[in-house]
Amino acid sequence: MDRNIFTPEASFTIDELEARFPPRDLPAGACVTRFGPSPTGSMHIGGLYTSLVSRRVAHQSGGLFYLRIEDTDRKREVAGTVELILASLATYGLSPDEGEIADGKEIGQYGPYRQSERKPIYQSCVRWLLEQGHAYPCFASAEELQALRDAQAKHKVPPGYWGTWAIWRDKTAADVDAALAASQPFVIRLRSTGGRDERVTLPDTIRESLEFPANQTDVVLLKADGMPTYHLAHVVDDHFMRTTDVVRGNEWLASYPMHAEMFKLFGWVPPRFAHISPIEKNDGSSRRKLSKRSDPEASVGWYMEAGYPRDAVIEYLLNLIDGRFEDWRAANPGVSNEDFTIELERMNRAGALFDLAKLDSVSRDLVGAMSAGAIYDAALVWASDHASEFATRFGADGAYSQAILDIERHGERPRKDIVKWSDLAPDIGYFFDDTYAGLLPEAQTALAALQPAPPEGMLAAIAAAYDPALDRDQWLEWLRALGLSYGYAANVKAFKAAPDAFRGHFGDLAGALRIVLAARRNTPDLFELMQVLGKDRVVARLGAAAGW
RNA sequence: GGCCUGUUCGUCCAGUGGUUAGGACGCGGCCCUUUCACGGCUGAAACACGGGUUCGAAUCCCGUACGGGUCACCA
Repeated sequence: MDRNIFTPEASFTIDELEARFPPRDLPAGACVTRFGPSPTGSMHIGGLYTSLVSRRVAHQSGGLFYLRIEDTDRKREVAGTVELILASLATYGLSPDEGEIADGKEIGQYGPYRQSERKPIYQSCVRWLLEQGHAYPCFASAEELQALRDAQAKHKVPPGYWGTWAIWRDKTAADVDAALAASQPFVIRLRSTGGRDERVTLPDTIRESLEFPANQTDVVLLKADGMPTYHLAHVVDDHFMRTTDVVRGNEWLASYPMHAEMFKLFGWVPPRFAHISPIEKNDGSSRRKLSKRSDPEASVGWYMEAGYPRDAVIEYLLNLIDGRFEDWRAANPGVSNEDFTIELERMNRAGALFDLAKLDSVSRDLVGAMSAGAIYDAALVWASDHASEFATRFGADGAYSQAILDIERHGERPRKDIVKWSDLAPDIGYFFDDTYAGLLPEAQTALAALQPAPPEGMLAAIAAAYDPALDRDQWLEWLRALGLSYGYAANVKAFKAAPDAFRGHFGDLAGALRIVLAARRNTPDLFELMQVLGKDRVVARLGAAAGW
């Protein structure tokens, strides 16, 4: 059987492997956790969520977090995914301490960290199981397995390769040799020891303890191509990589008894398990897992492209992990979210529904607390990757861009209008002359439709008299007086008291100026806006508009 | 279908036998105001259902309903 499934290198004894991957030298209580994505095309937000939990649990205990690429299914593998995963983790500050870090480069003594390169390790372990009688070869074809399931359905018996249904479980050596001689493809299966009505109680960090029927399935350990299944790879890797805490989605709950059985047969102490609930979304009247297929926001790339600040995504996720994070954040403004302690025991058992509005709110608050310089730096990094045209404009004059961002940002109650970096281009584009030029048609239409229309000569008069040296109060006084001379009441109250006596009120005048200067009605503070635009732009734009 | 698991405002959480069931996001109103955003005040909004146990149940027990997961040579 060795000839067509085992590689010649698969000759380690268990003791040799134990010596090669010794227990880690870490302080007592330190947790070793991992993220084990399979490289099938994209990075799911759930992977980021799991990584965040795992990494924090490890770091806050003085342990480490490693990355293991679970690429045992060559059919599903999509080139470039590992790079994408690495970039996603790096973007959100979740880079692993150990494992693959960049184009094939690894750090750590417990590798290789790609399962496809660990074949000899898995196979050596399977050899041992074979020797112990805990595993056996199975030559059943896909058709035979299907026939098996059909028969089981007919007999109303649980489907699967178990008990007396496990046709190769008790074949004689002669039968095996004959199949081998005929070069039939085969797999290696676990010889399950679970009893018919046996039940097992297994610990779980989040749910305390769980009771299941014992595993009875002779699950496939080694596939016909010699690669391990997830089940075998998980048990072998988490043992030899010395994982202390497996944090994984609760879709693994059902196979937990099987994994527990394998740890037992190997004679290994299993790690602690924390099965976390997936992030879901509403779908009509029911809820379901976020799916990469139909939900763009399921993909980490979506957040990267939109330019959500790193900590916005992280803090939103921390909120899902533990609702008390929000209170902690309110009580500890400005403190790094790394100082917030995660407790697996407190994690919610039910799946959380993804809420973009909440993410936006978290992000808005976070950006609101950032300095103009910090926003500039982060946004420029984002723009150079995702919006090159904007990056050119935005980066051309850093001082000007930062002055734009600083409008209404330096006081007690900073402006909160930026959610994500991709908001920037449409929101502040008008500060840049070339973008402003493109907006002119809209501005002209808006001004023409404006009620009350600005009177003849007023814009030119404002342009002629604008003095950027005035402070805010002086500027207001000046503009109010000028407006009054053109029939604009100084405030709404005066206007409402005698609506027929005025053309409009000061707000109407400010609205007209906004349209002309910014090509839109909604802008930050007009005084600061004009300050930042500078006298030349203000005069030029007002002057041009006088002739529209 | 079997097995596992879950169910407090629309959403995320708090609540571990006695609370007017609390907060946050979102939504509505009012105020502030040169628009927008901010900020302040305020409103609507929940214990899935049915039985127990108990002086008393969102909280403990049992059922029911409805979700989710899983039953692959995918992870």
